[in-house]
Amino acid sequence: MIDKLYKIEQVSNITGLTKRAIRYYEDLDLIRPRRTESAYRLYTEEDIERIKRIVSLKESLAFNLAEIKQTLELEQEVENILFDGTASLATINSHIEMIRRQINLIEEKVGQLLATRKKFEDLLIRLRSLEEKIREEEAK
Amino acid sequence: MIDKLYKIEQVSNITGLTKRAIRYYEDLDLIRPRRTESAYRLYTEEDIERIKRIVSLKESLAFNLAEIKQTLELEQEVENILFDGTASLATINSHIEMIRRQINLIEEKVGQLLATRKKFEDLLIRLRSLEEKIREEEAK
DNA sequence: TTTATGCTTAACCTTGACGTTAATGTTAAT
DNA sequence: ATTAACATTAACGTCAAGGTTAAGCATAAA
Repeated sequence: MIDKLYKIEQVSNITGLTKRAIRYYEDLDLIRPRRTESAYRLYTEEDIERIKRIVSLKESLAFNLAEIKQTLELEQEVENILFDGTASLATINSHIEMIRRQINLIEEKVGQLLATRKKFEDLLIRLRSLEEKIREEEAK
Repeated sequence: MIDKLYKIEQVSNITGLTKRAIRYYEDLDLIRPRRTESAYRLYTEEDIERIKRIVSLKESLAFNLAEIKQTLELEQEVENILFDGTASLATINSHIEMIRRQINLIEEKVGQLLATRKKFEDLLIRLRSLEEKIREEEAK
């Protein structure tokens, strides 16, 4: 399997991005696929990995104001339920469910961020040992 | 200190948001300050806490494409340095510094997210005990 | 009392991150 | 050989999240 190449629609299916988004990332110089003679974009596995990282970095984030509003509203509702204490089991259970979903969402984001952090920590360790090596060489 | 009230500029200074942003959040119904007779907005401490939570929820996220690009570029540069192994100490140290900054940034975001998760976990626990209480009462 | 500063609404402007459409070229299958 | 299903660029549209400007009240200090 040496260097299989993909066209944009395949890449779109693999990554979940639209073709428009993929081309847009190229405009921003985030990726640089090669081209066929007739100018079709061709993506390597590496390109695709890179796109997946972009997606993951984006997803680890995004909470827009509408989502923030929902989050705050959910909190408020639950506090009201706890305060007056007379809610039905159905109401309570549906709110338990909603909170669980929020927590899962947060957990996912945290996971993405920790993966990114790990990447950088690895690089940091390797850079430090390179630094030491060079320092030793200079000492000679 | 019973219920001190703040005008919008003070709130802007306290929260770091522009007045425009604060008014915009009101348009979106994220906050509802009271008004003076001459229609000046008046914010309670509670309002301000709420605004701070909004800011924190927003910040815990946001990585735009430009930032993603920088991140990927930094990674690439470091990998090149590690690969050819002949960089100067100055180069290495400056890259160590940049990576450290990235890690700190990620750490901050993770911190925000974990604080939010804790809020929800507390609510979840309290909801569950309310549920049990109600279940017991219904059993009678 | 004037002046500076701050507040209000309203309306238009901007930027990022794409969506959509149009006009046209390429390739694969029948 | 034609058609269907892909691809290309270019250009305009859209939506969120504000920025900016204008025109006019409100209020505090000199």
